Amino acid sequence: MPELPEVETIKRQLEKKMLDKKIVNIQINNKTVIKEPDTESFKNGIVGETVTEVIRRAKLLIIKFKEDKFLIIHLRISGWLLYGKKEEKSRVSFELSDGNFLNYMDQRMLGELKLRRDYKDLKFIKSLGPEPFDISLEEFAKILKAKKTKIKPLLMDQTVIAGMGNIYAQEALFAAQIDPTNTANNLNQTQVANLYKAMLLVLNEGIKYKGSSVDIYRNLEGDKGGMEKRLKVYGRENKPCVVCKEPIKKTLIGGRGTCFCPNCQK
DNA sequence: AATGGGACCTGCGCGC
DNA sequence: TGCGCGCAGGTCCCAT
Repeated sequence: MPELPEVETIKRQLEKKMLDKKIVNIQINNKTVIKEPDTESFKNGIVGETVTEVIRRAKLLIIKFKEDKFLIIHLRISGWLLYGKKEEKSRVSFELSDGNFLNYMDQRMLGELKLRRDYKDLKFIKSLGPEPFDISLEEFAKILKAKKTKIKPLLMDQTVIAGMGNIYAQEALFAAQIDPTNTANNLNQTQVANLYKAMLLVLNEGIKYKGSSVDIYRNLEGDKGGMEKRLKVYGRENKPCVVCKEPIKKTLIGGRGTCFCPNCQK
């Protein structure tokens, strides 16, 4: 899915397109993506509402209509949003008062839409760790010291730090020159500091270039991100390392494909 | 506490 | 060409 930089990109675009817009109708093509409440209540609860705020928390998008009314969107793996004309392939289309549509696209239909009176009380939200941009080096170091898990799955653990996924965790570890199979509490002080900086660097770069479009992900305008061309290890198995030219290797860590440079990452 | 497997879904590319 | 398999940016749930 869209990880923090992709979701942040969409969030900023939604602010421009959706603030003060009224939703006048909703077409639901696939009920399975609507998790709460039932589809009729979902539709009736939103039609006639005006968007007052757009929020991102971790990889979640939250559209606020008024006090006690929030649309919570989790794009999971293949979800994305497309603004403009009505799309045939959309799972849900929100018709706006300006004649445009906000289309919820999701090939695999693993994403989730919820309409709730609050979002902060969601079990998933309550379980989230801090945003990467809100955590200090000292706090980061403290967390790593307390964990015996491998560093790569740890970076992807939303209850530890919220927002990174399988792309940016790999990129951060490459930028910090750390082997993804290292145990978190075995990293030395320099490595921890490098990883902290690297994490912020790759996430900021991802936001700057409007995300990575490795597969079908597109931003709100239907455009691909610019970050996938800048990825140094993700999806680059057997290609030369951008630093040392040795071939990038791919391995499985915690069930997830992981690319790294065996020469640069120690 | 940490790890592994399967589940949820669809669709793509690959080897045979 | 056709088919089966593995794999895909996420998360949850269960078992060990």
